[in-house]
Amino acid sequence: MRASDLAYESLRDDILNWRIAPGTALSETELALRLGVSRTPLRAALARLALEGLVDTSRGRTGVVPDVSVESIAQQFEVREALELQAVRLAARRRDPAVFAELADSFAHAGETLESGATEAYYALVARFDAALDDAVANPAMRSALESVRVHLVRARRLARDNPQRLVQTAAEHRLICEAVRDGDAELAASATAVHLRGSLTTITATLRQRAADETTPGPDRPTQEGA
Amino acid sequence: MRASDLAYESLRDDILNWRIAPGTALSETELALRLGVSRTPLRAALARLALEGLVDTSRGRTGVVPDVSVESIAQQFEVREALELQAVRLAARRRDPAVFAELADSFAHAGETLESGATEAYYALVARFDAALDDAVANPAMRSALESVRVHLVRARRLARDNPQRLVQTAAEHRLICEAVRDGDAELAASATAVHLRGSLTTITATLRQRAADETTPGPDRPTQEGA
DNA sequence: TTGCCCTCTTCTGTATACAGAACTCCGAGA
DNA sequence: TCTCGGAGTTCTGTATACAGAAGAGGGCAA
Repeated sequence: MRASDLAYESLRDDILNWRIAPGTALSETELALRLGVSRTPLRAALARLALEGLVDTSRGRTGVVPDVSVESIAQQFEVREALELQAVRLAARRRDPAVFAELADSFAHAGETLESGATEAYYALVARFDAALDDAVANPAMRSALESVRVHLVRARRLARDNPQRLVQTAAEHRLICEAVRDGDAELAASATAVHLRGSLTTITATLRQRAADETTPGPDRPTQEGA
Repeated sequence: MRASDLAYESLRDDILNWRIAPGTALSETELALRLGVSRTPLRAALARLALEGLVDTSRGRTGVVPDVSVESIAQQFEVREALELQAVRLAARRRDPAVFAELADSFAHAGETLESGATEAYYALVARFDAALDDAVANPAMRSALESVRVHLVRARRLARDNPQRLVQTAAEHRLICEAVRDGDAELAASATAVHLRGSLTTITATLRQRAADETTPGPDRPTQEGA
């Protein structure tokens, strides 16, 4: 493992899991010291993160972790909608029916999984679905475009994570998508995906607004930065 | 201007304009020497290009300029179609009608411009259209996604450049798109864009196949690399 | 007391030196 | 003649030193 990769993955993980708060200045010297690498590989890591949009270098000299606003999420979803709809259409044409039949079946039984509290297992299933979709599309450019937009939404999803009702609903939506892809029905798959994405956006937006309200209500002078 | 930016722009320009042939190994030491910068900023430039997909670092240690194949172009177009269709739909909803009315008018007169041989002026008009679209969409995420996919097609377009008939046709297609956006007709704009993209892909594909035939026919042992 | 300017500190951008790894080329053996 | 192995070379990955610039803080003047 290269030092630059280590720094990249470590920082990326910290940002995605909110261990580094939005607005935090990312000093090269400090981070290099903390991660135990020199500034050279750390610079490479920061550059990668900046190109992925996980670090904002536009204003000022030093990079900062961008905020997750309702607006930015909505914008990401406009891109995501375009790509995911195209992806499922293509997948419906090129898929191996057996793969998506199996996935549809798994999502059909996901309700039980979720009721037993195994949310991690469910997220693994969703990851398996994403991977199957990527495989079916068989387009590296589409894969990397989807990858870059999905990364951004991981941070938002971390916030909305504790919402079991929504998860049960997404299982049903995913099942519908899988069945449509299995049957080669591109337009139905696209419609089901559009429904799914709209629902996800609504949930995330509501969670964000709720969180913003929670943060401002208790006390107007409470520190919002560096919140653990 | 930073040395890393200089190296980046210089290399990017070289790759997009085919001054560096596909398959060419990009040695850090050699490039640093040629561009008159040290390896540190050059590494940063190579990293940026790699993340944009203009340099392939996946196989082997040293980066190479990826080939422009019919397959890769078709894959890029699948992504581009998804993004551009979404973009024009959003633009049709959010646009300033006057801007696209003016552009429609410009495209209506582009035929004369092209007949006088001013292809550069026409490309500038297309760039103006792209910029107006980006402005109307008003979505930074969409803008950067479009940017990254457009970059890849610049190399392909360089090959198809000398095709005046196709250019006249694209002017008409662009005019149609502008008029639909001007009128706020999202679906018509999307359809017109789909038509336009399909035509462009067909032309580029035909050019690529023609070029491949030209290269193999004259002599089987002719050097295909390092062609000036 | 407030605003401006100067100085100092700190950070980034760049160059270079060094270590480890991979590729290449040459030679020996089958 | 082909294949395998080893030495040499070259390249990348990393660390560190240095210069320039941006920002912060304090002091002085209005």
